[in-house]
Amino acid sequence: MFTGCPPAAGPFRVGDKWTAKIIRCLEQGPRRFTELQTPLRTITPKVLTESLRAMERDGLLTRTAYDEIPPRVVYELTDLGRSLLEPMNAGCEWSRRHLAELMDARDAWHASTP
Amino acid sequence: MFTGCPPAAGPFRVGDKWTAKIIRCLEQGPRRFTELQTPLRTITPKVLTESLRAMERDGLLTRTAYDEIPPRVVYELTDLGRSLLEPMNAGCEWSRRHLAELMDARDAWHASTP
DNA sequence: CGGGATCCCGAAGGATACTG
DNA sequence: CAGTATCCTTCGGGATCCCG
Repeated sequence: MFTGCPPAAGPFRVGDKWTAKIIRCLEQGPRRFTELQTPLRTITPKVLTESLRAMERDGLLTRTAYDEIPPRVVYELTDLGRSLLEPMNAGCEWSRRHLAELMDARDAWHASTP
Repeated sequence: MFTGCPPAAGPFRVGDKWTAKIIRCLEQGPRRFTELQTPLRTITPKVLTESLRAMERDGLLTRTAYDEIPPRVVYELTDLGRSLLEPMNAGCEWSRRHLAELMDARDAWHASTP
């Protein structure tokens, strides 16, 4: 996952802390709750739920609950959510090209102020 | 200022809360401390200083202090800082095209859950 | 399995006042 | 003018436990 896209150390964010990562997880197709939780290793169920609800409200994804036991819930990007990939990729592209410069500047500053 | 670029209600952020706005303020050329403070009406000197220092560390802008009385300090984007305008504009473009959909979805959700 | 309910903490950042 | 210094509030998000 996230291959070819520099880490979150870059200066870009979409919405809250997790929105962009969730979109990346859903980029390849629908995912279940735990299928999202696993790659986002450090996220708690509460926060994941909150993020998903917010994104559902904003029309970025759909939530489909099947009335089964055990329960099954599937999240999928809407066209609107998918359209966010374009500007997100612009951000990733910037990071690929310029993140090293930013890190260098940061290091140089650290070196000059002991 | 900010003309043609939808408000911060959009889901995009660059770095912290103020970074993107500061870049927009500096887009047209160098600005002094108070020239930044004025259009960002609600920012306090402390927070503006912190943001500017962080951006200086990251090589996004330069700080030039003239030894005069009264003091004069000028902030100016570096090439690196200016390069951020490209992905920022991609985000603005997304907002221009899709923000209405997002707001509509949000309104529809509010209407369906009283 | 997919959450909901509670409690809690640290850091961002706002308010206010003061200064070289 | 361009900040510093202090204090204080907010709140995103983590930990934990529980449930249908």
